[in-house]
Amino acid sequence: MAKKAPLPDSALELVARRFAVLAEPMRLRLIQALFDGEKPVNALVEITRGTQANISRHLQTLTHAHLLSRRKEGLQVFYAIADPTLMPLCELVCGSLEKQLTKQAGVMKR
Amino acid sequence: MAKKAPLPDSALELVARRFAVLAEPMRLRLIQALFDGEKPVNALVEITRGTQANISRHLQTLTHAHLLSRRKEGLQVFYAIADPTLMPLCELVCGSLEKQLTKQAGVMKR
DNA sequence: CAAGTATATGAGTATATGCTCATATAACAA
DNA sequence: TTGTTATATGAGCATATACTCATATACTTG
Repeated sequence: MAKKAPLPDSALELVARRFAVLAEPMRLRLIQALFDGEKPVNALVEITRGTQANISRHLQTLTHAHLLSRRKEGLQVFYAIADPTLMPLCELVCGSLEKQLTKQAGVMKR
Repeated sequence: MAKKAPLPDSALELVARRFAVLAEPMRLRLIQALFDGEKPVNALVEITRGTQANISRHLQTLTHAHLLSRRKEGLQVFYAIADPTLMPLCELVCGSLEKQLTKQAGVMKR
C-alpha cells in the first residue's frame, strides 16, 4: 500500500476556492433558504433581508461555482441547489462545531 | 413535520468562519501533510516549501479553529489533526469537484 | 552565564472581496 | 412605442487577510 500522493497545487486551489465560496454568512443564508426548494430572487431578497444588488452578486458567485442552478421564467429568475454535497457538507461542519461548543461548555461545569 | 428552523446569524457566522479557515491553499497543504500523521513545524515548512513565519501563522489559525492540536517537545512543536471531520470534509469537496470537472470534460467529447 | 536552534509575533504592504448606489438589461403589458 | 417590474452590473469604498522582513521568545547545551 503506497501513501496517497498529495494533491497538486492546482487541485488545492480549486478546493480552497470551493471553501471560500462557502465562507460568507450571506451566501450560507441563501443556501439554507434554497434547501427548502427552488426560489426566485425576490423571495431570496426578502428571506435574507439583503439588498437586491448584493443578493444578485452572491447568487452569481454561487452559480459560477456550480453550486446553484439558474432558471429564467418570465421576469423572474429561479435559483436552486445544484450540488448534492452541499447539504452533507453543511451538516458535517455544523456537527463538528456543535461538538466543539459542547466540549467548551463542559469546561465551565463541575 | 415542521420545517427546520433556519440557523441564527451567529451560527452561520461560525460556519462561515470554519469554511474561511479552510479556504487557503497553504492551509490545505498543511492539513494534507498532517493526514499523514503528527509533524513538527520544521518538517511542515520543508514539505510545503513555505517560509517559517508564514507556516507558523497558518498553524496558529488552524489551531485556534480547533482543527489542529499543538504539543511542545523540547525545542520543537508538533502539530496534528484534531478534528475528525477534516478528512471526510475534504473528500466530500474533492468528490464534488471531480464530478464537476468530469461533466465539463464530457462537453468536449462526441 | 552565553550561544544556538525552533518557533512565534509585530509591523507594514498588497490584494481580494463584500457592500452600496446608481444605472443597465430583459421581459412583459398597455 | 412607452411604461413597469425583476434582475444584473459598473464604479467606488472599506475591510480583511496573506505575505514578508525583522525581531522576540522559549528551550537546550556548553
